[in-house]
Amino acid sequence: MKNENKILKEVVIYCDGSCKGNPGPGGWAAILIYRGKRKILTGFAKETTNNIMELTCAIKALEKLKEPCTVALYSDSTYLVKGMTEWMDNWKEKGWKNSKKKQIKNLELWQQLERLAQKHNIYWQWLKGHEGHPENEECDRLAKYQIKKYIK
Amino acid sequence: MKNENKILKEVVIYCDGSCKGNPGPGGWAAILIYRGKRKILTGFAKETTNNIMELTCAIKALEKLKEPCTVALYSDSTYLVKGMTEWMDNWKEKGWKNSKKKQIKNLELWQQLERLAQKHNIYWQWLKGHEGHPENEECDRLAKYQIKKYIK
RNA sequence: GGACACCCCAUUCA
DNA sequence: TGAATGGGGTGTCC
Repeated sequence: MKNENKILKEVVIYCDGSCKGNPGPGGWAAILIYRGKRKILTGFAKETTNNIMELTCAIKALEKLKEPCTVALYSDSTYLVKGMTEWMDNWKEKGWKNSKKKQIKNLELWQQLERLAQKHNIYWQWLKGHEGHPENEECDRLAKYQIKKYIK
Repeated sequence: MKNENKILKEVVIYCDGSCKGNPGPGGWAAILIYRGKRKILTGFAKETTNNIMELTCAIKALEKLKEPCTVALYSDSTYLVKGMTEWMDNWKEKGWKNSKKKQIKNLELWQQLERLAQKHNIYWQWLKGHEGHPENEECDRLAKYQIKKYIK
C-alpha cells in the first residue's frame, strides 16, 4: 500500500455473495460507508459459484473508490479474507500455485484484488455469518434478492 | 435381515413425533396393525428434539414385536426413512460420520434402529405429512396430546 | 484431516 | 414471516 504517510479517507465496506445451487445463478451486494453515508452496490451472474461471488463483491466495492482510501472491509468468507491476508504472498512466490501445486482457481479475480489492495490501505476483517451483524445480513438479503429478481 | 425364507407375520406401523419449541418437551405415538387389529403406543420426554421423537417412535414400535416380522413402517420424516434406507450404510463405512465429517447426532438411537432392522424385514416408507393419511394424522394428534397432558 | 461459505431436502416449532 | 433439528451436496483454501 502506497501513501502510507498521507491522510486517507476512511471507508467501511460490508459485502456478501450468494449462489443458488452452487454452481448456479449468483448475486452479490456491498454496503460502503463513508462519513456516515451509505452507498449500496449489487450485481448478478447467471452461472457462477459462491466463492466467485464473495470475491466479486469485494472487487466491485473497492473499484468504486475514486482515490486511495483506508478501508475496513468485512466479509464472512475466509476464502476472501485469508486469501488476501495469509495466502496471497505465498501464491505469488509460488507462481499462483496452491499447496497441491495446482494453479489456484479464480486467478483473475485474485489478481484484481491484488491490484486494488496496492492502491488502498485495506484492513480485511472476517466476521461470522448469521451472527447478527446487521450490515452483513443486509448484504446477504440483498445478494439473494438479486437472484430472485433475475430468476423470475 | 435374517429368516428371508420363513413366512413372517406382517405388521404395519405408522408413527410420528412432536416437539413443542424444538428443543423442548416432546411426544410420540405409533399405531401397530396386525391382522386388522390396532395397537397404540405413546410416550413423552421432558426435553428433547423433533428428530429424537421421530426416531424414538419407530424404535418403541419395533421393540414391541415379539418375533421377527415383515414390517411396513410409515413416517413423514425423511430423517428417519432416508437415514435407514440411504444413509446408514455410508455412516457405518465412515465410522458414523456425516457428509460434513462430524459424528452423526443421536448415534445410540440409530444403532438401536440398526439392531432392530437386523431382526425384522422392514420396508421403510416415507409419506408427506398433513396430506390426509388418517393414521399418520392420528399419530400426530396423539403425539401432541402427550405433550399437552404432561405440560398441564 | 481442518476451516469458512454457498445451497438442497424433510420435519419440528414460534 | 423466521428459527431449530437433522441429513445430502459443492466451492475453495490450508
